Amino acid sequence: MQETEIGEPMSSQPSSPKRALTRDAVLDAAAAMVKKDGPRALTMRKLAAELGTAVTSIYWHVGNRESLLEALVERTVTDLGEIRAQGRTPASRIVSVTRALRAQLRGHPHLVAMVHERGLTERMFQPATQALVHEVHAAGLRGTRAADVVRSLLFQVVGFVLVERNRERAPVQYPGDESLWDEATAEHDPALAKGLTGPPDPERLFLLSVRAMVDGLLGPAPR
Amino acid sequence: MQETEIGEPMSSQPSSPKRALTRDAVLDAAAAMVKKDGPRALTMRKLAAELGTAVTSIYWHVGNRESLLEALVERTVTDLGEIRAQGRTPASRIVSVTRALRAQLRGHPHLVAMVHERGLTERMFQPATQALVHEVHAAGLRGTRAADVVRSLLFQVVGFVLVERNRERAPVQYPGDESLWDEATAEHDPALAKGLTGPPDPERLFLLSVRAMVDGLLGPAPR
DNA sequence: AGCGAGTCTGTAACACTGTTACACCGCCCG
DNA sequence: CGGGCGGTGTAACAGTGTTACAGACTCGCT
Repeated sequence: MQETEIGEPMSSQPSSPKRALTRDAVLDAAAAMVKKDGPRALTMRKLAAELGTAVTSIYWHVGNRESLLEALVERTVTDLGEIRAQGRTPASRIVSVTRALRAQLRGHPHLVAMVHERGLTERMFQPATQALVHEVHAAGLRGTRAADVVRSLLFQVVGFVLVERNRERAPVQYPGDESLWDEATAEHDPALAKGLTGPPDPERLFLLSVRAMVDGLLGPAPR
Repeated sequence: MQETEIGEPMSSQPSSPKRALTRDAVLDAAAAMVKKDGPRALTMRKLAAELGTAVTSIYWHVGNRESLLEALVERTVTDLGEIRAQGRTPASRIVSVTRALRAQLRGHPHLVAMVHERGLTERMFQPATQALVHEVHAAGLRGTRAADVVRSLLFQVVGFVLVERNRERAPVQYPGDESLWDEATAEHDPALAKGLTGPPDPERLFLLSVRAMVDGLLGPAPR
């Protein structure tokens, strides 16, 4: 792989047939493909075809497929930027951080799965963790107790988004939702059966569970 | 694919060279391979070699790879069995259900990822959902409120296990944990820095967050 | 006994994947 | 002018899922 950026060799045309290939151009094209059809659809040959070049050029610029995906993840993660808390009470500020984090993740749908598969979770959530640490401190918690709270919240948000994405990707559940909740299994609570049938409202569910968890975590002393 | 079970053709030897191949034998071998090296290591050719047969026989018995994995998931899910709650207070009984669910999932490490990738989450958690519905009812909640609570808890457990598995699979985080939390980023709280460095104790963290969430969910009225 | 049908297996191929050995081309520098 | 370096292209290798097709084997019927 080359280390430094290269200058354009000869032609002065900005984007025409014989524009020199750069690492960034490869990453851009790869990012576009991943954004459109997911990481699985990114094959080295298709990428080369998209760029109008040969496979080996791709390899020269990015090493191999794994490095390419890694670079992609890295780039998106650093582009995410930091997270600012909003609200007045510590609890509401914490909730706002989790909402911002979830929004960031949902803004890059494929990223979540990619980061998940590569085990880069910690790295990715550093900014959010930072913000959470600050707010938890502001709420008066210190030391291991504070660390536990932060970690619980991070697990909660990440897990929620993972499950949420899963549901979106698999539109038809098997067997169908409706067959699962009849009179008996719902214990004669039709409203509950209705509530458990069909897709949940993720926004509402997320707020509900995060608020519950924050209340539970900030409230009483640990048992 | 054949529909009915077949009898043994001729030989009376139980497991020797020319034992007829059955769908169950294929599933067993596949399950063993997945259990040992994960779903990715299951290739049709390796599976055929393991069984001492040809690839096409596998295809005849199970259709294709996707169906094979699906059948595997299906079989393990139905084998999981139901979940019984333990404890006296509704809160502790709910917590016990979530713990049992997590234990089930952790008992079949690869299953979680497979179910996740196939979007069979709902199907898989039917027994746990059932138990949770019962306990939430016992706690005095009904209708949509109860449904929300159940769903929040399921999301929580599944998400937690997903994140937890992720951490286990990727032993070396990048960059290393220790470099992330110095004096400044930890806001001069060394105990917190220590708490956030290195792998968490999942058992403790799980209990903590589930209890917090249960407390928050069962406690005050929804806002 | 013959024969056909259904069940199952093996050979060989197709299209596709990531990856690489190797030849080549064009530019810049000495 | 010549050599090296940066970058590209051709063609191959090994491995993947999948399937068309030709058989083998067993059973049941005539």
